[in-house]
Amino acid sequence: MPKETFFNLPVEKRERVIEAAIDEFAAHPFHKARVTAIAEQAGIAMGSFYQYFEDKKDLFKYLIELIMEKKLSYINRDIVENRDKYGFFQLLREAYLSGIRFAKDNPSLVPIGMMLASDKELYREIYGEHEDKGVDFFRRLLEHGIEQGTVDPVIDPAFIAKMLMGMTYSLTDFIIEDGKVDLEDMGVIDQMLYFVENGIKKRDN
Amino acid sequence: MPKETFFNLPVEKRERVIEAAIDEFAAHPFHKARVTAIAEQAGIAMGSFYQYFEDKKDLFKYLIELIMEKKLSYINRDIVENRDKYGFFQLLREAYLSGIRFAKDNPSLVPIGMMLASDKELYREIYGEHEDKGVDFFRRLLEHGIEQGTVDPVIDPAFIAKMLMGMTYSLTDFIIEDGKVDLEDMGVIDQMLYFVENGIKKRDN
Amino acid sequence: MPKETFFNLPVEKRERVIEAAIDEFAAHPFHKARVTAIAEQAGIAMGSFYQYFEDKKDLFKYLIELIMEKKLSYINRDIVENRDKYGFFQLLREAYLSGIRFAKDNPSLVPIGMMLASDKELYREIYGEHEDKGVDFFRRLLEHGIEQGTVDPVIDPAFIAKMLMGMTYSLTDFIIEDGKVDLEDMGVIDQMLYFVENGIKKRDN
Amino acid sequence: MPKETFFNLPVEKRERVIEAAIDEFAAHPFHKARVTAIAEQAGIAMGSFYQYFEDKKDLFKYLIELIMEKKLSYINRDIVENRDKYGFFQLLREAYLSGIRFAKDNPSLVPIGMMLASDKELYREIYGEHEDKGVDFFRRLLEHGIEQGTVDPVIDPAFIAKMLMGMTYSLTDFIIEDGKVDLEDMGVIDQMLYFVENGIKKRDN
DNA sequence: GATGAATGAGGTTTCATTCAT
DNA sequence: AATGAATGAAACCTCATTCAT
Repeated sequence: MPKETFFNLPVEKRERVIEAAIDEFAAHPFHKARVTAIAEQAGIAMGSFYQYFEDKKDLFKYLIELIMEKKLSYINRDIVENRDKYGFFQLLREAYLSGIRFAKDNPSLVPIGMMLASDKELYREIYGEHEDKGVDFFRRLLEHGIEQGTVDPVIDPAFIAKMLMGMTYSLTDFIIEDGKVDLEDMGVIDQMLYFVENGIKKRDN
Repeated sequence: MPKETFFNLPVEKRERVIEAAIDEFAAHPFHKARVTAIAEQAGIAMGSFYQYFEDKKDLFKYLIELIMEKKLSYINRDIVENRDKYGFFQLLREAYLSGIRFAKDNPSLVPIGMMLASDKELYREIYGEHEDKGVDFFRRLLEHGIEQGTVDPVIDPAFIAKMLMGMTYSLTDFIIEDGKVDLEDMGVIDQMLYFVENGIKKRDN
Repeated sequence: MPKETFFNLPVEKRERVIEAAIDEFAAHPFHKARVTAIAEQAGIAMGSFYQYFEDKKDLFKYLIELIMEKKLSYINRDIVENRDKYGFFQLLREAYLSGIRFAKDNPSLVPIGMMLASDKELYREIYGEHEDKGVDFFRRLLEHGIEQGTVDPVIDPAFIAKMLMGMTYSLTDFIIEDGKVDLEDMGVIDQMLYFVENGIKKRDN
Repeated sequence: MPKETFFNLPVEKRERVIEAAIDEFAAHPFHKARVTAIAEQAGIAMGSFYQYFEDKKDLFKYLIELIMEKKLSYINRDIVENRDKYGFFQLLREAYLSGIRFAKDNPSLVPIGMMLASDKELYREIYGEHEDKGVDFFRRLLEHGIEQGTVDPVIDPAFIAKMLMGMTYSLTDFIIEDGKVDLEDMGVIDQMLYFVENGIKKRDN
């Protein structure tokens, strides 16, 4: 967690630091990202950096938090609050939609999350032994869907959740690497849902 | 590519080096992996390392090659050679099966591949601008399936291939982190296929 | 060019670094001179060195610059500014005189210049393909002398300039290795001039 | 001094080694010249190198010896043997001539000599505290000339010898860097002699 | 609180030389 | 005698972090 000093900073400066950090971590894996580069780009002194943050990891942790927060903010509030009124696939659609919107608006945040996901050592240092939050989210969604009777009860929610997570990573990756996808053209999302829906929906026979 | 020296080494020593390298790269991302640690664990002098390899990246590249090779070796020869006799989902099943077998036999190799996948900078240095080979493989499989009439022609092979790749990463990850999956219990694979098959198979109506 | 940091240093420290560098480069050719030794002798940490200079070559370049500057400072300003009032041999005498004074005051700087002159690879890295400045200087002096009518027009200025340069190296070398020459005893200079003057002056018949 | 083994080598091989060494030392200053490169280019094993020579310096010393020898071989035998029949300037002319011929025939040997001359540390390790042989040679020639009455007795032979040596370095340098000089066109030598002769010849008044 | 220099551990790489076959 | 791998001591350089003002 950043030190108090950081939060006492004028917003404008705070944002410069965050942005610089994002740029650096988006471009390089954690251990190659340089604190110096961040300070430089943010226009603050090296010493200041350590007045704001415990160390490099501290900043990184905070960044991850921010990213999560931002990601959540993309989810339709109404849906979150009235979760029960919606069917599983509608919820899933919404989840994907928000994911895509997020990725399109914040292309540089995506690789940071990816990189954390792939550096288990770092991940553990940050999250301890907690399960992946995304997987967890999908698992609960699936369980909910099974209860509702929209998802095939035959499937193992934990496992399928993991699959959905993997697809999500690929999806966002696809979005940001492939400039042409845009919100108007919802083909991608529809294909995704078509796939998943056919894949796990409850069939009546 | 390692230098000749390396290939002239007694097999036993060569293996010690490779193993040490695998251990190091499995435990740490590329830039945190230490050449010194590898040399030490392999029981060779620092200088020797550089008699075998151009540099750290050279070893890493070679490792990736070995991993790919090994992975391929898990694929049922018969299937590869008589690809046309099998339906898409049979082929897919085989692909997943081999992937699982590989992951179970070589749990430490998996994270190395993951890590490469997530460090784009490194990836490009190694593969240039080539597309991900795994995605490519799935894409061709899908196109083949569409031609055969077993895969729904509505889908975009490039996109779905990407999804399948993401699922594969998650699948292998699932396997190695979750000790309990074993080959006898093929539940995981079956679920996976159930999901995918329902998801994209050609329907007659 | 050293970094800003270096120029912000307290003079006393800056000088310690420069002196240490001079000692090291005077004692060893470029590739044998050790950054560590310089840092040690200057009483700074290794890391600091790289906060001041890009790398070893950067420091060396700067050193050469300093040496050139210092050498120039030995030249009688009056003469430089009123060049036309003096005859060629007077100018030459002045050039030699200043060279000697410089060499006597800074015996350790001389070998550094020499060493650069003899390492063509290094020289090119530092100066590019430029011609030797010293030779150039002599050439212009000679051309001037020919125009003035004091230098024999028969000679090839480019070639003789090269010879004068060689003599200059030897001269300075002679001075520093042979402790006994001193300014009071101007015999050396006089011999030199006697030689050169007789050698190339314009004769009337 | 190379070991016996070296001299027992088939001439052809011996020459390959020498040539490789020349190439390497001509291209790089002593401490940057690599034994490995020499062995490689000569087509011998690293181990063999150390069967032939004590170490890098041993080879280098030997090389210098060879170069000296070769240089001497360019001097007109007749002149050496009947030194007394020739006047000083004739001898000097001959010395320069042979120097030029040598430089033109062996352009790669010249920089090796230069480099030695400029690395005092190395020089001392090789020659001990002995005076420069070239300077010595010129000094004796000058003394001889004074006795003969052809050289102005006013000059200090030791000093002028040093100057002549410096000019010689520059001369050879001029020759090898400037492709166009050739033996037919003896202009260079003539200028040189014109310069020196006028410079120090005994005048009758 | 801000600054930016200072620190030094640590990492990669090079290469002369030795060793074992 | 020939080979070529083995060795390990340096060397250079980087960078997170601390310090002093």
